[in-house]
Amino acid sequence: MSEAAGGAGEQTVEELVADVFRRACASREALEHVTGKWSLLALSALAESPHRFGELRRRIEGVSERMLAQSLQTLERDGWVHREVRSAIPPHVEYRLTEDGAALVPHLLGLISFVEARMPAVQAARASADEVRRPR
Amino acid sequence: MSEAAGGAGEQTVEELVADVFRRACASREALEHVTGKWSLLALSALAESPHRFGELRRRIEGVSERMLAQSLQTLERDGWVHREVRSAIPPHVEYRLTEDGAALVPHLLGLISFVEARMPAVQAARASADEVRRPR
DNA sequence: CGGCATCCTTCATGATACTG
DNA sequence: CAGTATCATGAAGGATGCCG
Repeated sequence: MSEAAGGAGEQTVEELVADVFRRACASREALEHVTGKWSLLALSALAESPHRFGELRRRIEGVSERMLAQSLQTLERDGWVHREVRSAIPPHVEYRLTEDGAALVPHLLGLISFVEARMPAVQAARASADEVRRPR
Repeated sequence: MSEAAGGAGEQTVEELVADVFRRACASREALEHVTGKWSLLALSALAESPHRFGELRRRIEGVSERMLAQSLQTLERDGWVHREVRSAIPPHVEYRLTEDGAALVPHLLGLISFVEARMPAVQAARASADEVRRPR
């Protein structure tokens, strides 16, 4: 990511297609796809093992059928997830990470673990921020 | 994160407040805050150096004044970003990462770098997926 | 079972205007 | 400059029904 990530100052061809700070950059869209509310959780669930649609739906509390299907389609289209239909009636569809997906997921899991570990600090920060705004 | 990340099977007290798969878990909300479209970019920009409001606005192409202000408020409330007012007229406000924020950002930068690096693969995946769906 | 199509509600976001 | 307030709208999301 040009400066922010690499620190390298030189302008490369890469930057034209891979600078998230740029409005119309494809990488920004791709990033949003994987960090989406439900996509993030779906990828995390698939990190454990392949899952069927219904399994994912039950695993990810609060996701609707519609949003899960939509998220999985986007992830499949971007090449992070593979969708495999095993039979037609009744349908048996299994989702699994692609190689790219398997390489991506550790980054997401690391982020999730970090945030979960810092939750006490986050809640403390919120409490003190709210206290200032609403001084009883 | 209970199973998905740690792999540990034991149920700890942590899980009650830190399982992103659970609907009402605070960690899911906190995660959404840092992975939000504009929050992610704001944190990345602040990883380089402290920025003023207007600087951030120009740096993050396409963000509206309203969304940036809102994102920064959320990040400040969760304790990732510190907001410092230096003068009143004209206003001079500087945003910088807190210690927690500085610890968080490498995870985000790693994710961004990874996605940017894989853009060719992503675009190839999209092209082939679209080809199948629309066979001319 | 695993979707897709449809309808409808809620929310997030952007544009604009105003203030300290 | 750095916001806040208001309004309008398009997108996100949920509920339902149908089909392979």
